[in-house]
Amino acid sequence: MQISSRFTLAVHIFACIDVFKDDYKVTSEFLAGSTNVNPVIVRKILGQLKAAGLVEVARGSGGASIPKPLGEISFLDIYNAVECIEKGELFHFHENPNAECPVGRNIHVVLDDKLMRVQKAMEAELSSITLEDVMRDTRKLI
Amino acid sequence: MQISSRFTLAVHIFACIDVFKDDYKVTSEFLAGSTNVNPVIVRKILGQLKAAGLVEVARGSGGASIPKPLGEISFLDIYNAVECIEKGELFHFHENPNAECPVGRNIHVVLDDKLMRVQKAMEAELSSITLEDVMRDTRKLI
DNA sequence: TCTAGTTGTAACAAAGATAGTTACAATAAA
DNA sequence: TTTATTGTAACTATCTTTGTTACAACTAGA
Repeated sequence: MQISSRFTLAVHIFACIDVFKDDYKVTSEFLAGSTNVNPVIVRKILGQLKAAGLVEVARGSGGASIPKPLGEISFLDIYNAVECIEKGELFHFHENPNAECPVGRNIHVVLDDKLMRVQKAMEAELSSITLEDVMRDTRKLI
Repeated sequence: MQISSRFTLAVHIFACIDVFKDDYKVTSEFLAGSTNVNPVIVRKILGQLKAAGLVEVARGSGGASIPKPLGEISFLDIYNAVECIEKGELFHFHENPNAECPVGRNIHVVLDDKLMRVQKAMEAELSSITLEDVMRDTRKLI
């Protein structure tokens, strides 16, 4: 299963806010135009980012802004904000292995630390990349 | 989104085959009993593992076996076998960013290498764990 | 050769997630 | 007061996952 496009969408939204902040009011309609997704979807994602303290959204008057330095917002922050993973576990375990089987009884405890290692490796890489990196590369191309 | 339980299920199946190989014919029915999932689901996963050359399944007479050393089957091998990810990409990109927007035009190329770094970090950790590790820990507990 | 047990696969259903859409009350600035 | 915008509800369509029944194809052993 793939990680939902909400993640790339959220990064795109941040990039738009930063690039256009001085020249436009960056509304959900504006962002919908750049991302080519429905403005309601944009507002939902903005709501998740706002709940995580990563953006500010002006109710009524409209427009989104980024309340902290780009270098302090990592991909992991964004991932955690938009990718509402159950109990924070990347791997979905099959629910009821048979406890009367010596394998079924132990499979969970045997795998848990190994799956966590994989998840932590992924999260470590996510946290090593920030919006500052994204904007540096974006401005090079614009 | 979580990684499908097919992955933990597949590892469970391997563990069963290895533990019970000398005492039982390990059929899909047998594996369904230990994992507590439907035998057809087990057969589908066995089919994917077989296609990847990770198990052998005896048609007709029944029973699954592992045709190579446990140390040579990594979590990444199993992941790739059962987690049919579109074009091998972990991240789902939003489809049609607006090419007339300087951000929309460049977001894909800016993000691609960064998302690949995350995916590679995860795959590297997956490939560092083998069924040998799983069976060592399992046998300790049995 | 016949039988019993098993695999491979099709067809379908239920549940959950994703993504899109319309609609509208609440809000804030001009 | 008007206008633009946000936040959210309600609904839909599509896709994926998982479960289920059914059955043809297959193999070993009686």
